[in-house]
Order: sequence, then structure tokens, then C-alpha cells
Amino acid sequence: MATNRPDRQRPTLADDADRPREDRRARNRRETLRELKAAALDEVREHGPAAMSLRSVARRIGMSAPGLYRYVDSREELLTTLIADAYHDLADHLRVADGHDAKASRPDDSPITDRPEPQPTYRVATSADVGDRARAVALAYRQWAVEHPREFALLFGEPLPDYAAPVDGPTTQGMQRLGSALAAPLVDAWHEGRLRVHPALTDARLAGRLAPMAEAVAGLGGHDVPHGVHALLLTTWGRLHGQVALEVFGHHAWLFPDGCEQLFRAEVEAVLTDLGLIPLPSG
Amino acid sequence: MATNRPDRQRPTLADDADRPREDRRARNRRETLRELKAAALDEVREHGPAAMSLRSVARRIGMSAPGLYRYVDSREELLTTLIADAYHDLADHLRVADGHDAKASRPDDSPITDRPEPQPTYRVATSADVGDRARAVALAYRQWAVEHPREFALLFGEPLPDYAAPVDGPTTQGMQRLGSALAAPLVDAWHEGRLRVHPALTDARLAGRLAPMAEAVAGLGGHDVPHGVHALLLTTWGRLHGQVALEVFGHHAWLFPDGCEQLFRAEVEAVLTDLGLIPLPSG
DNA sequence: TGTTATACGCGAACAGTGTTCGCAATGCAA
DNA sequence: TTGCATTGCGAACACTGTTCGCGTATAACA
Repeated sequence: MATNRPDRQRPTLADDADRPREDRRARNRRETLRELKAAALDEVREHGPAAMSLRSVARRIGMSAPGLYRYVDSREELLTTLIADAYHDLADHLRVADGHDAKASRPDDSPITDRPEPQPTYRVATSADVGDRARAVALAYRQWAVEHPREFALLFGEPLPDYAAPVDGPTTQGMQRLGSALAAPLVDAWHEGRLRVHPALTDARLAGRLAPMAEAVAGLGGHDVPHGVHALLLTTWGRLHGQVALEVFGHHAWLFPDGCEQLFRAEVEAVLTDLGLIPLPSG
Repeated sequence: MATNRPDRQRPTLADDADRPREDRRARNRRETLRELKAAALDEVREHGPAAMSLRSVARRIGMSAPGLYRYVDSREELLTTLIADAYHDLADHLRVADGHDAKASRPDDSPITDRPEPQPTYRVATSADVGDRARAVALAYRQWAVEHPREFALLFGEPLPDYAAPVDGPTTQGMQRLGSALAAPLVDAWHEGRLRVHPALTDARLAGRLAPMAEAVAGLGGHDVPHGVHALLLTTWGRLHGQVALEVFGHHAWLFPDGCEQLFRAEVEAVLTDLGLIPLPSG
């Protein structure tokens, strides 16, 4: 349907990068967009993703609701950029815990830039033992989730209805960066020959499906990681994630009203033991 | 505020049990309520919890939206009963997989009764080896989740905003029944002296918090289960749950477009190995 | 049987949502 | 200055959850 809008092509969040140069209007636009996304993020943090309404975001930045549509295609698109940004922020935290710089390895089109520098409690030198690195990353995963519960829900709660993340879209990029940050210590552990892979994970029927993963973690340390390790990366992630998800979504609140850190630390030690990265403590 | 409603006390979902007897009106009411909840469940199954609207439920059963308020206090209350029912249905599936009858051990006020009898693919005799029982329960957990993704989201996705499940409320009951169904094989395994508990889980600081759990799983096989086992129940649940949650919420879809059963089966074998219930396969 | 209190269902209404349309005003380039 | 692209807004539409007040059907009681 042909609309009467004279805008040749309304630039929205998606294609905001390729504009001529720092026009005066362009600068205003960039600032408004930044303010808009910050307000939306605040909204999510206070009331959760489901309650993020465009109208209240508009009120927050002193704008009318229809005006937002000059900057955003829809509520869903706005949520999508928040998701991508949250992925990157979580990945940053994990990378810092693993001894790297935060923003390094971020793609140029990082969605929102005015977040504080991530400073995880659990940090480790890049040269540290892979077991210690894995522990730091695992603890940082939980810490970020506990400190950003609503953003964690944004990433790992119920997905948007009928929303399929576009391949090579911003969310997929953030997701892959998260995956790499999680995988790094374990991949290095495998290269040191210290990773114990359960035989069931090396099943041939699994191997065929894991080809795309080889590409995703290729940047970490060569393409020669076997499929069994890929499967182990997925299951280890799931093992940590389940623990965190149950806590953040309140299913352990009746037992641990002020957090499950003790339980999680214990589980992490069990994970490291099962992976073969630390010996079974005497007990 | 005093309303003009002459109804002395509008009976809603909460207190629908204690009515005189099978009046004619009472029968109609019961049937309408059943139809209403069934329609709401269908709505959740088709479009997800977030999209379950009272008005569309009303349309579905040929009623006006305000009319629903004769049967339901609010949208949230309706969702709460669906949650409780879903907990029970999942627990039923697990119990059947573990060789028990479905509806046995259900409290009398089972929320919705017209679900099909659960028939998990993975079923095992009550007298089976605890390892086989644990495997069957784990596989049934995933199977239910994959077959009822929206209900799984209802239980384990983002919780309702600011909703705290009332202690001894219907959802808590269902939750505890789910916990018992999950725990049963492992508790029996401990009684057989076959459960390997990681030393980190027996930490004294954890033990103090786990007292409420002793009560919850007391019915399974005596009160003498140590706290380390309680902690192990939680972490093992989390280990399975994380795997399932990542799959159901679509985070593995780019690798396994038609399901992660292979990966999950492999992880279950690893779990059983780590628990000491099966020997490490040669590989 | 008739009367009365209760239960039920509905239409109208209120406040809120996402989104579209068309008009006015502004900023930029020619 | 002229002309066009960009920006913002008010009105409107189709939704949502929820409340109110009125009629009607049912049950209990006389």
C-alpha cells in the first residue's frame, strides 16, 4: 500500500549507520535515538519486557507516542535491539571475567554504548589456569543474570511470539559472541589435552549436526576441535544455564530467599570436576 | 469500596469446591468453568501465555468479556490455575514414566480434569533399576516440554510481573509434586547407597538452607536423606532443565532445527555417569 | 402456588495499549 | 528564496483488562 509519507526511506534502528555525516539533524537524531533506547532499557529493567510500552517510553523522553515511529519500526524491533545489546553486555562481562578487555571484539555497530564498564567480581588473568578461567566465567554468568534479572528474562525467557531471529541479524551476532565468551576456556582446555569428554557426546549422529558450530567457535583456536567438544560446550552451557534460570525466575526463592550463590558455587566445582579440570576433592 | 453487586460472595476459581451440592445451576456453573479453562488453555497453547486475552477466551466460549468475571477474579488468577494445572500434568507424566499411575497422589482439587491420560514414550517398571528410572524421568521431562512448549514457558519462562506464588497455594502444591516426581529415583538411589555426591554439595553453609526441602521430599522415603543429597537434587534438576529450556526457547534451533533429542540423550547418560548410577562407558 | 433473594449475563464505559494517517513546522540544500 | 526531506503531533482505529448497573433466569422459601 502506497503511503503518503514523503520520506524516501525512513531510517530506523536497522539502518542508522549509513548516513552521510554528522549533520546537525543527524546529531539530534542520534542523541534522540540514544535517549530512546536508554529509556526503553530502563523500562525493561523496572517492569520487565512484557510491560515495556512505547507510550510510556515516549512519555519518559517527553515525546508523543506516534513520534517514536520516526525512530523505531515497531515495539518488536525496539525489543530486538535491546536483546542484541543485552547479549553483547553479557558477553562483555564474561570476557572481562576471562581477563580480556570489554569492548574488544565488539562489532562496530554496537547497539547501545552508554552502559558502565563491566566489572565482574570474579576476574582472572588471561594466563590463568583454564579451570580457574572456566570458574570465573561461570560465576560471572550467574552474577550478570542476578544483577540484570529482567534483561536475563529478555534473553532467555519466553521468546517474542512468532519471532524468529534473522540469520546474521544483530541478535544472532550477540548470541555468537556470548557463545564464544563461554566457550573460550573450555576450548583452550581441550587444546591442553585436559578436557574429559563423555563418550556419549561423541556419537556419530550428533556430529553431523554440529558442523555450524565449528565455524562459530573457529575464531577461538583453530578449526580442529572435534564435534564431541562442541557437544560438550552446549551441554556445559545448559548445565550452568539451568541453575541460573531456575534461580533468576524465582523457582528456588522458597529455599534461598537471598540468592543461590552457595549452591551455584558448589555446582560449578562439580562441573569442573566432571570436566576433568580439577581433581575430585577429598570428602 | 462497597459495590452494588447483590452477590453475597462471588464464588470464583479459588473457592469453587465448597458449594452445597450438585444444584442445577451448580452443574451449569461447573461445566461453564470447565469450558472456560479449556478455552484458556487452548489459547495459551496456540499463542502463548502473553497473548491469552480474556476477551478472546470469552469469544471462544460464546460469552461476553464481562461475563467471565462471574467465574474468574482476573486474568492473572486464570493464568495461575493454568500454571498449577500444568505443574500437575508435568508431574503426572513424570510419575507415569517412573512406573506409577498418573492421577494417584493428586490432591482432590485437581484444577482441570479433561486432559488426556499421559502416555510418555519412555516408561519403566516401578521395580526397575534406579538408573533406568532416572533416565526415563529425565527423558519424559524433555518430552513433555517439547510437546507442550507454551505450557513449559508458562511454568518456567518469565514469571508474571510482581507475582509471588502464595505459600501453600495451588501452584506451590503442583510445584512440590513435580519436585517429588523428579526426585524419587535419586532418593531411592541414595537409599541403595549408589548415589555419588560431590563433596562441594555437602558444605555446611548450604545445609542450613535446605531444611525446608527435607519436609518436601519426606514422603518419598523417610526423613533421613542428608542435605548433600537435597543439594544434588536441585543441581541435577537444573542440569536437565537448562538443556530443555535452551531447546524449547529456540536457542539451539540454528543447530538442531528438528529437536535436540540426540544431544539430550547424550547429556542424560553423562548425568547418570556423574551421579554414579551407570559406569563410564568405554570410549 | 407466589415471593424474594441470589446468580448470571450483557451492554456501556473507562483507561490503557500498538499503530496509521494527515497535517503542520522545522532544518537543509539549491 | 524556493523546494524538499525530516520531524513531531493530534486524531483515530482496533484492541486489551476491568467496573458498573441493569435486566433476567433460577433457586429457596412462604
